[in-house]
Amino acid sequence: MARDYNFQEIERKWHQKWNELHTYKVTEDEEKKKFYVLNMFPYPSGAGLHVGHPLGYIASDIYARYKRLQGFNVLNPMGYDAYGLPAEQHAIKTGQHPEISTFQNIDHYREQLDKIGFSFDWDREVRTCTPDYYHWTQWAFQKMFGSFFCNKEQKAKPIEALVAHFEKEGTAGWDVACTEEMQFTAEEWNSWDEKKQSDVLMNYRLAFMGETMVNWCPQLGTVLANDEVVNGVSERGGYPVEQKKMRQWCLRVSAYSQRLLDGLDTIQWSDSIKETQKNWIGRSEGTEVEISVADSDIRFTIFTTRADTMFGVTFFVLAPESELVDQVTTAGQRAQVDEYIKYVKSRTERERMIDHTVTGVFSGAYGINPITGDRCPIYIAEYVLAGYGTGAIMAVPAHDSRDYAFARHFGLPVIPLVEGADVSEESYDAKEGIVTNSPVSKDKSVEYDGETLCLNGLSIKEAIRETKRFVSAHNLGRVKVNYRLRDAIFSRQRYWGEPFPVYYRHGIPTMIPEDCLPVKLPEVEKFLPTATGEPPLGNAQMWAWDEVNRKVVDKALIDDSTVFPIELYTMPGFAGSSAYYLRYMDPKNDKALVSEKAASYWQNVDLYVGGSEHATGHLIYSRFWNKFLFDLGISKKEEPFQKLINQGMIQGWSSFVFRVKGTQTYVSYDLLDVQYDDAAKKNRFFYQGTEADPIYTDISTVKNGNQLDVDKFRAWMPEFKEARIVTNEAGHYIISQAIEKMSKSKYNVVNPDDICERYGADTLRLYEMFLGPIEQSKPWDVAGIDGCFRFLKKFWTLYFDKEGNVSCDDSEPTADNMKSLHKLIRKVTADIEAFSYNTSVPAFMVATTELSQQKCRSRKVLEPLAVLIAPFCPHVAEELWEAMGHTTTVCDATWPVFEEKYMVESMVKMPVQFNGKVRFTMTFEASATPDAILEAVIGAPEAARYLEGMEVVKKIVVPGRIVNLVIKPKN
RNA sequence: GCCCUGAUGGUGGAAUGGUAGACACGAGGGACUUAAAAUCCCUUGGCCAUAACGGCUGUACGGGUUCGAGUCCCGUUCUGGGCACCA
Repeated sequence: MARDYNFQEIERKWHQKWNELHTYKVTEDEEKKKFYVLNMFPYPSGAGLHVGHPLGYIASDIYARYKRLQGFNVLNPMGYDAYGLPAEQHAIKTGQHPEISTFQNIDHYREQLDKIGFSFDWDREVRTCTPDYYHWTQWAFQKMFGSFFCNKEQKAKPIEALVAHFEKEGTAGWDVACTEEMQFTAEEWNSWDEKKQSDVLMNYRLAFMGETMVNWCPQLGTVLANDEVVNGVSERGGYPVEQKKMRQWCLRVSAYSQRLLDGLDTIQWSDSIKETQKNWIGRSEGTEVEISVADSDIRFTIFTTRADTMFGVTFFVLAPESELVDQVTTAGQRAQVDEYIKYVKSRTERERMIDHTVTGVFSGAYGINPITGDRCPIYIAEYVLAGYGTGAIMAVPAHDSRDYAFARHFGLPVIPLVEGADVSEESYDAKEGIVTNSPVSKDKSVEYDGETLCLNGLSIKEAIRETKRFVSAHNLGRVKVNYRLRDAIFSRQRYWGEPFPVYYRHGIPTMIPEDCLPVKLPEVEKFLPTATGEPPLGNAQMWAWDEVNRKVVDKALIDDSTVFPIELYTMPGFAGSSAYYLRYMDPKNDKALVSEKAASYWQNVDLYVGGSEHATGHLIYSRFWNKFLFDLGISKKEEPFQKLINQGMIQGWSSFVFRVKGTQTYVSYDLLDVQYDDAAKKNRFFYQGTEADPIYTDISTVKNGNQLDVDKFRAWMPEFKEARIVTNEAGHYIISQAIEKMSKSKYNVVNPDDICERYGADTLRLYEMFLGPIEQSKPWDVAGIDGCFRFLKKFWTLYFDKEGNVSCDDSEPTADNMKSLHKLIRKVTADIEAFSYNTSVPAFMVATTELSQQKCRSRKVLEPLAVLIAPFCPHVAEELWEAMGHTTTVCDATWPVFEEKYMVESMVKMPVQFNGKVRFTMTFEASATPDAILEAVIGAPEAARYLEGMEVVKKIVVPGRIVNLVIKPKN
């Protein structure tokens, strides 16, 4: 009976077996070392998986399988990030509950994933939208609500400790992360009523309700976090975003700025992601200086990183949103200031980002420079941001380009402070040079305690240090570290998200008792905001949610006869994805997020695989969330993800046909005139003078690379059925192509199911890895897949003879066999460790060819070989493993260990295809001369085998390493 | 503007400072076949040359270090990504 590589049968068989045997089920095992592999869980979209999705899953699956073969207890779970906007919008459109469509999509995803043969432990699956999961999202939120951050210890602590401190000492003597600096005494605190105390505590809680400027997106009807706004428009949908002051739930992520920054040094992430996060956190060390407003007792604080330029200040600027604006504005300037504020408010965030023209207005007031004693005008201008530093700056036009532009526009003086700096055309922003004019003359520097500041002759860096010292010593200000990182806005005005476990008792936000969690998402009839503008949850029959929630309400309101309103906001997308890796450790626990035992065993994720687009979103929030849980003792490691690999995107080939405007005529691309439109920055196409529009056509309608399959095109959509097709002279219709992100709307999606159908999952897995470095984005190109398929067929034949019988035997392997095998072991092991799977694939191909030529039959070679390929092509490996007589699965085999001795024994490396060239590799003393090396190699018995009857026509010696002999038969 | 990546054949991409272009795709040629498919073999960076041997050149560009540079250093030009009136 001939035994072909029948992948369909093999894959079906092993999927079933793995299921029956629970091959991938994992439990805590103290005897074994743990290894935690994790993929960023997918959002189950209606479009299903395309070939880009599995790229990361395959890479991590290879690693997980490899680690398992090395004897580790590997946790490799999968789940779904099930809350999201598309499901909600689908619900609004169709009226179908988002849960229904989400679960359908999940089923479809699961079906597709199962075909590819992953080693996921599906018993641990999580879905963020199920109550038993979001129970712990709500719980964590409540814990954050009940915590504050101690700056000194850099740690979260229970809010009760802070309250106790307030009761005894007020704000004195405790440095705590807060929204704004507050000062009050114990007497004041104790005199306040519950509402006032609650409001004050919001200033300190890690999850708090704050009146903040938020990114409001009218079209989506919700607020957005900073990372959800890209170029001034919403990331989803691309709608305009405006700034609006609203009361929202926030997470005090900024409290953890320094720890988030420091932690980056302890994890193995790519430099680019670390850099992105560093930028996002945006630490800057500077100085705060107190400025008093002339002829008043108003004082304000400015922040600068260039304390050395105090002598060059010629004006001050306040952000338009600053509370000081109102205070300092003089009666004479009031009207102009009001008008300017009105103008600023009318501008959207996007306009402000794109348009950098200089605007501003004089407030009428003057500030006193404490160093020089100069009176400098105070301006109000939108180039100063309220949210950063103190919302007020000192302007040094000579050494800051923005200040320079402003000074030139308003005719303000420019005082250069660096030797040789030419500021006639532009400012000198560089932090290099020798300071001068600081002060210009002795009387230009104010004396404090008998000391005046003089920076002349110092380098800029020295001058900054000296000014900091001076300012601190004489109490004019303080050294201060600022972070760009903002607190995360945590509420959304949507339906399809986690409900907040919060109700309002006499207007005070109050947590629903912990033992009543989870608060379930109520049913609503409509998924849109209510008529009164409340979020969609306002449509719910308030207290008629379900039995559990009635219990919640009963219990929460036990002392009251009134019914209190419950929070109508829901949590944002990142809520459910922030701690899911902990839940996988113990997914069915209904007593805790994760048990002490499971958390202690699994610790944190060793290898995390996902896209780099989450650098400033999920990957920041998750780190924050984990650090908080670490402070609570729940999470056992400060950092959640030890190593991170960012897989690139697989792009699709978009194909275009060209329809002549206003007709049903489609013209071949090569018959068109292409003109570049400068204004629109794109190409325009013309056919006999009439413009033709490019129209997406499905990739399935493309044949021979760039031709349209007219029959398929007509059949694809009804509107093309009667199309008039204009082909070129050869009778072909040429399409135009572009490489773009895979998307349903671009009709360029390649579905992994089709590949599995045609070539099998093993070929798909191998090919996706072969496509190129894992971290790189690359277009999908089916052309190369045949090569991988051919390889697998060839690999298969190593194990079977022509009659289809298993051909391996117990013979002793030759030196060449062992060398080929161990070369492969070394290469594949190193590649997997380094995540450069793409270079392992060729190594397999070479080894297969070599062993095939050597007619290797020894099971001492073929068995380890099957183990080596198991992480990549598990189905083939299992089948071969079984064929060789094993009763256990290949998953329980042992990863072969490379042994140097096999390389030495067979020193002569014989190219498979002998092109008159032999290469010898030996290690020599560094001092060995080329001649000595040559002599040693030619004299070696291994070489003699190849040199017999041959004549050496050329010798190439590379010192220390390689000897090449070009030989030909002696005539 | 600042920060981070990268630049190698027709294509994807290999090369601990040591034969540049592994492996694959594509292309060309051949074998088998009535034919097709499948399979197998050969050639394939460029230029020059040949009956044959061969020679020169070559990793974005310009320098440098080294016995030796795709790799290390300096400068330049582009590609991709991040941040951006952040003081």
